[in-house]
Amino acid sequence: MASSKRVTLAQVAELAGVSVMTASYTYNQPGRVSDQARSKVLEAAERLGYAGPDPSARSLRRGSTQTLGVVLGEHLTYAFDDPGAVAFLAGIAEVCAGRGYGMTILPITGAPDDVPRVTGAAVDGFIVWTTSDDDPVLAAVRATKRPAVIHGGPAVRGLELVTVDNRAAAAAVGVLAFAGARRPAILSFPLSRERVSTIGRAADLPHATFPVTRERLQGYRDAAERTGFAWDDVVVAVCARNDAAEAERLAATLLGSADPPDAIAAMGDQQAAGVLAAARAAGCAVPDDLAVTGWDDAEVAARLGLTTVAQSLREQGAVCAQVALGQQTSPRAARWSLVRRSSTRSSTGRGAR
Amino acid sequence: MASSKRVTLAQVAELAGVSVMTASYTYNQPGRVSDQARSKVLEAAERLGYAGPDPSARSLRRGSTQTLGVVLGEHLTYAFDDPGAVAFLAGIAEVCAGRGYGMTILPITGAPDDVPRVTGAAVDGFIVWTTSDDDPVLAAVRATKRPAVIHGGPAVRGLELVTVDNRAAAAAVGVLAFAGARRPAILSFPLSRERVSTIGRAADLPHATFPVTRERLQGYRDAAERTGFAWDDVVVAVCARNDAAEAERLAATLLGSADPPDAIAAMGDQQAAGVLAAARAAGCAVPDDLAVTGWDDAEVAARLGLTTVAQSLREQGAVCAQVALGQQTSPRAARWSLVRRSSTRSSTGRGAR
DNA sequence: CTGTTAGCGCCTTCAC
DNA sequence: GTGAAGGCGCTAACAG
Repeated sequence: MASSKRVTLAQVAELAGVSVMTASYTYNQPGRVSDQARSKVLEAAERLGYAGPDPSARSLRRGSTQTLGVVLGEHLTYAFDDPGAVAFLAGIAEVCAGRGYGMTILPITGAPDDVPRVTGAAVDGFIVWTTSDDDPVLAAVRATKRPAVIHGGPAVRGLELVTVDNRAAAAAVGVLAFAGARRPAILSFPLSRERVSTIGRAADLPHATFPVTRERLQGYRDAAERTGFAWDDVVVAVCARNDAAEAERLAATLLGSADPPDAIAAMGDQQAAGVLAAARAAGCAVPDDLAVTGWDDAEVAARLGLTTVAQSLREQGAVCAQVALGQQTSPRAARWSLVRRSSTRSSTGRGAR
Repeated sequence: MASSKRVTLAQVAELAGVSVMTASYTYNQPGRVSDQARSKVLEAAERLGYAGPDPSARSLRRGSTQTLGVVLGEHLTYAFDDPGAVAFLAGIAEVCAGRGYGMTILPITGAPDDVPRVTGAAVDGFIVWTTSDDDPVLAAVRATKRPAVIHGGPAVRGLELVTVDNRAAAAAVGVLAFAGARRPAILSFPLSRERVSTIGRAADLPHATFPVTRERLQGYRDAAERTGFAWDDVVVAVCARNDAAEAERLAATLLGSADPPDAIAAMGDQQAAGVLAAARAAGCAVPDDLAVTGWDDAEVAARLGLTTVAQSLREQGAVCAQVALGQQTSPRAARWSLVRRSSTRSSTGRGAR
C-alpha cells in the first residue's frame, strides 16, 4: 500500500483523478468539495498512505506556524522542578490549546548554540521566562521581529513585559518579615547567571543582573529601612535557585552563626520551606525566634503556614500567551497580594491573630 | 532601517551585491564564504533588518524540523502537577537540547480538534505519554508515518513502546502491601478516559482501557492471589488521577466503612501520600493497622517512608527521545525495582527491619 | 463546486 | 569561492 517515498498531495490528486486544489480543499475546507470528489481523494490518500498535508509546507505557504515558543532559562529540569514555573507553563498551555496552537519549549543550556536554536524555531511568537539583563537570547528573540513577551524581566524595548511590581511586593512582605525583628536576613535568588551561593552583608552585594532578584532586593531594602534597619545591617544569603534543600543548608549556616538572624525573607516558597526545616532542626521557634516569609503562595506555603506574596503564575502565563498571540496588548502590571499566616510575628503583639 | 514587510534572503543578497547562494552560505556555511562577502551580507542584513532564514522555509527545503512533539494526555495542568510526568519531560528536554532540537508540547483537550493539531504539528517525531487503547490521537500519530514512541502504553503496531513491566512490578509491590493483611484494597488510576471515581469490588470492575492501569490491576491481582486472597475479596477505589487530595478523600471513605481495609496498594506516590494522611486522620497506625504502597519513588515517597516501585521516569523520557530521534532502537523494558520502607509490614514479623 | 496559476523563502545540485 | 536553476509541498487568489 504505502510507497517508501514521501507521498504528496499532487500524487493523491492524480490517483483520485482530480486537481491538486480539490485534494487540498478536501483537507482544509471539506464542505467546499462534493461528497464524490472527497471520497475519491480520501480513498486515494488511503491507498497511497498519504500522511496529510505537510506542516512545514503549509506553514511556509500560510505564513504562520500555529505555535508559540517558550524560552526557559538554563537548567530545564529546575524549571520543571519549580512549581511556579510549572503553573506558568500550564497557563500558557491552556491558552494555546484553546486557540489550536502548539507550544514549543526552547531549553536554554548556556551553550553558544542556544541562539540559533531559538532563532531557528518555527514559532509565531515567543514567551521568555525571567532571565538576566545580559542574556544573549533576548537580542536574538528581538531580532526575529516576531511578537515576544518577557515574564518577570528584564524590560526590553520593543518586547512586552508581564510581571508584578516586584519591588513593591517585596517591600510589603519584607515589612511583615522584619517587624519586631532585630537581625533581619534575606534569602535571595541568584544575582547573575553564574548562580553562585554566598553569604554576606547586603552592602557588599555585587550588582544583580537578574532584574527580578534586583527588584526584590530593593523592595526588601525598602522594608528594612522602613522597619528601622540600615541596609548594611542586613545579611543576604544567595542561593543558586528556588530550592528547599539548598535553602535549608544556607539557613542552617545562618542560624548556626555567632549572630543568627531572627527574620528571614526568602524569594521563594520552596526556599522558605527549607528555612523552616532548618529552624526546626536548630530548635528555633517560628515566628517567635525566627520570622519567615516566602513568595508565590505555592501549595507548600499554605501547608506550612507561610506568610508570603501571592501571585497567579498560571494567570500570568495565560496573559503572556494572549499577548504573544496578539489577542491582548499593554497588560497592566500583574496582581499580587499579601497572604499573612503564622510564620511572621503579629505586628499588634503576640498571638493577636 | 527595517521595512514593514518581511525581508527575504534574496533582498539581502541584492543589497549586498552578491548572489542568493552566497547570502545563504553566510548563514549556513560561513566558512565557505570569503570574509569580504560575508561582511557585505551581514551588513545588508543589518540594514534591512533581516531576521535570519525563515524556519518554515528551511524546514520545507531540508525536510526536517529539528523538533520533537510530545503528546500529553488530557488536562495538561495535571500533567505538570504530576512529578513523574515532569521528570519524564525533563528527560526528553535534556536529550533534545543536547541534539539541538526543540520540543513541542501538544496538549490534548479531548476536543475533536486534537487530531488535526497533532497531525499538523511541524515535528520530526512524536513521544506520546500514556493513554488509552481507544485514543484517536494514536491513529493520527501513526498516520503521520513519522517516528513515534509511546510511553507506558498502549502498544501499537508500528510504534515503539517504552515502559516497565507494569504487571510484574505491581505483583511484586502488591505482595509487600498485602502480606499479613486481611482486607486488601487497591487505589487505582482511572480505568478509562471518562475518569470517574468509584469504589467497589474488584470483580465488578469494568474493562480498563488504560493499559497501564489494566496491567497494574492484573499485577495486584497476581499479588492478592499469591498472598491468599480471591480477587473478589479485593476492594478497588478508582481515582481520577494521581493526586493526593482525591486519594485522601477516597481513603477516608474506605477507612470509615464497615469493613475497612488494612492494606492499600496505590498506583502513585501522590495517591499513597493521600492515603497516609487519611490514615493519620483516622487514627490508623501504619503499617500495623494499615499497610500502604505507592509507585514511582518520588521525593514524597522517601520523605514519608513509603514502600514503592522505583523507576526513573527521567531516564525513560530520555530513552523515548533517543528512540524518536532514531539514535536507538528496540529498547528493552525499562528498569524498575522495589523500595521497601516503613509503610508495609515486615514479612518476617513485626519490626524485623 | 472545480481548476489554473503563481509563488511562499530557502537550499540542494551542479556548474564555473 | 561563487552563482544559476529548480523545486521542496502546499494553498491564496482568481477564474470558470
